[in-house]
Amino acid sequence: MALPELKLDPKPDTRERIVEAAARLFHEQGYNATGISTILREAGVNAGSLYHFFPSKEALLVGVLERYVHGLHPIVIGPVEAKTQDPIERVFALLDQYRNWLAPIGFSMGCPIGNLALEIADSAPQVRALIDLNFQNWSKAVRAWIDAAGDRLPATTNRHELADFVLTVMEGGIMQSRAARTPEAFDACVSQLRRYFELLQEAARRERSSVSGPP
Amino acid sequence: MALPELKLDPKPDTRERIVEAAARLFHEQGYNATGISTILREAGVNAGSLYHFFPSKEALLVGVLERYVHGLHPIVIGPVEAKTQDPIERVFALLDQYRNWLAPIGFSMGCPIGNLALEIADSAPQVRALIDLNFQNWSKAVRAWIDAAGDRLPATTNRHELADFVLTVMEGGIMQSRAARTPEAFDACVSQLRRYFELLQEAARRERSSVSGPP
DNA sequence: TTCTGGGTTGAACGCTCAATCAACTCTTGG
DNA sequence: CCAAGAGTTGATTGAGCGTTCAACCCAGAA
Repeated sequence: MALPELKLDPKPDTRERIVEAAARLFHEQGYNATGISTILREAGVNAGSLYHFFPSKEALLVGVLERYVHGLHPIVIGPVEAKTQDPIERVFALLDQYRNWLAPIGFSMGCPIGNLALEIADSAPQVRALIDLNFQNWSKAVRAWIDAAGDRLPATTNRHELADFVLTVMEGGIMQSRAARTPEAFDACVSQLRRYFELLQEAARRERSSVSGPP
Repeated sequence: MALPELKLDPKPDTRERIVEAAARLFHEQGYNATGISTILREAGVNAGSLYHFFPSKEALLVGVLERYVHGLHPIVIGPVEAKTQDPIERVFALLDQYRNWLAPIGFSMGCPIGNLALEIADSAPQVRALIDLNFQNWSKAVRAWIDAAGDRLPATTNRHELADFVLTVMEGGIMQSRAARTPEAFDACVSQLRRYFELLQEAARRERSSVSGPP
């Protein structure tokens, strides 16, 4: 048999254009506020094509959320780990990267997943599960860095809680900044979180020096 | 002239019923997801009555947000200050009160103002301004407690930032708990925030003992 | 060449939405 | 008793929504 060509961008890929336009519009305007007709216009596609790939608007939302799940490591975590080696600094590199991503558009759009989490909370279980999965994956990545920090944090630290806390502060900070339309609230949160990590590291240092200390 | 009766609940007060129903429904289902017809049914009112008091759905939203502004002290801050005297404990009493308010409904509804903040972000400036005002008033109340804590916190503490941070952690925690449909995320946040405050107080103690310390 | 079926077209459908309005009721002051 | 106006009634409107569908296109297999 002839070698079948590997599918290398075999088409303008209608499905991809739809998901991309939907993701952008859901982020910009929210899920309910975005009409199918707008998605069609932005993607340059007709109604029938959209409904060929997605049986409903909600199924399209599932496609968007799956896209975020798959994009987390290549787009978010990867660049942070490439740029920063120190595990604790990676946490703040993540926050900084997020800030740089949101700043150009004036902090007016918020976190795409966080927004959906609040807007769609009572929707189909599949949607909720995907939102949850997104958060869990973010949390897992941060958790890995915190674990890698080893005894630079106190032994009693609840590392799972701390990882979730980082995420929560990030989401909360974005939300406040969005409401105020200025980055100040976000920056203030990051600054307080840094203070917290500094105090934790100081506590860990005292812990270590008292264990291996005066015999 | 005859003494005019002070207006003591002079009516079933249509306007109040409308605002109350709208507030409840916006909280339960979100602003966009709540139809005028639902508000009418729940308030036991006809369309014309609603539009007699509010020229549009958005004006009704303004009414709801004003209600939250006016309710903050009597309903939220007052009870906390009545129950708890210690200023730092008041912060956690506030978080606890919020938890108790959200718990019965399964953490599925989130913060009424936070939800609106994310859903309506690009709406009329009056709406955004009122959301901002709500957050600022919460922040001011927390700020007052933090100031009252005096030198129990390090002198270098940025108290304004810290007050905002408390709010952010609260909003972020509610949001995560809503996404997960369990109180765990919220509880974890509160626990981490408490740790932060403990570390701050320890640092302040060391600060004081080194100033007034060994001569 | 003919057949097959994934992909596309775009008008049309039923429905819900926020908003309107002419007619009505009730309260109050003179 | 009347006049006036605040408050109420509820059917109606037009716009926009998500969705459907019969017809069509066209690449590749038979």
